[in-house]
Amino acid sequence: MIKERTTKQKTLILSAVQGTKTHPTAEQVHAMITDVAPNLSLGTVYRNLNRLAETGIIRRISVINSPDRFDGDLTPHHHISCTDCGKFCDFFEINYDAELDRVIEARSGFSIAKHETVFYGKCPECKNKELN
Amino acid sequence: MIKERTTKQKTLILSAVQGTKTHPTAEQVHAMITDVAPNLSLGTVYRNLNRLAETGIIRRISVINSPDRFDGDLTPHHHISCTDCGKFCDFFEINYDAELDRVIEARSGFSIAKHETVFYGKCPECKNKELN
DNA sequence: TTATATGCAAACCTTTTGCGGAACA
DNA sequence: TGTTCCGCAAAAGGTTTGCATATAA
Repeated sequence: MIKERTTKQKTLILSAVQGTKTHPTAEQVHAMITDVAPNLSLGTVYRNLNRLAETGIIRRISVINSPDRFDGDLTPHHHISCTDCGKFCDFFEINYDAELDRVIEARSGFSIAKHETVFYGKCPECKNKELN
Repeated sequence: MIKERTTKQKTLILSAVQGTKTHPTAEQVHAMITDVAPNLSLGTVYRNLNRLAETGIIRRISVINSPDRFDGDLTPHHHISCTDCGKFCDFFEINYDAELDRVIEARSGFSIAKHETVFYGKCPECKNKELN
């Protein structure tokens, strides 16, 4: 039985992810913390993010043509990715259908822990650039 | 203006993806074809899959902890990924809500081309294994 | 005290890319 | 014949991992 320990690094990493709405990549999390913990290694960031995501304390999101992103907001919501500039943001207004998980579960035989929906398109800025 | 050419490789790659329901990775597509085209390079597979996906002729799907998968079935549908063994399959019975794209578009200012939903959980086999 | 976590660096896996030669149109 | 595409191999991400050391409990 492995006992998890509280370390300075772990605490910093978790609060970095929970304290932002930018859906940072592992490298961005690392950059957010290095002023406070200059020796923090990227490997440690990955190890901790992975553990937090597996435990369900944060979300890990896989995006086409982009490194994985991490989200400390567990409120059910969707994400939008700009296929031009990579901008990545939340979309809350549409109901996330948690019921769906139960329906899929019943019909597929899987036990479903969650689902992730990513919308792909062009952000307003990139749409404008295109016109010029 | 670039004119796209029909090549033996391109044809084989497209029909490999369209002819299976296994959502193959690029490497699997490569393996599916090498008996017919032994010199086919993985780079060529990637180049063609990318182009086909960008054109919208096939779908590219990004999955946590897994290489990207390609799907020749453009019928709107969802996917389920087993977080234990990596099994990846279709789920058709639930309506894919294409209307959602228009709603998100109107409210976010993005122009939305598509959305991808992946359900994560344990497949029946892995659930069983766990009990033993 | 001792098991867990870290830092560092190497390795790994997936994907992209530069280049010279092949082949479609 | 000119331009696009391919094969090859190298390189570029992104992520994981082995090992010796540091540190939480």
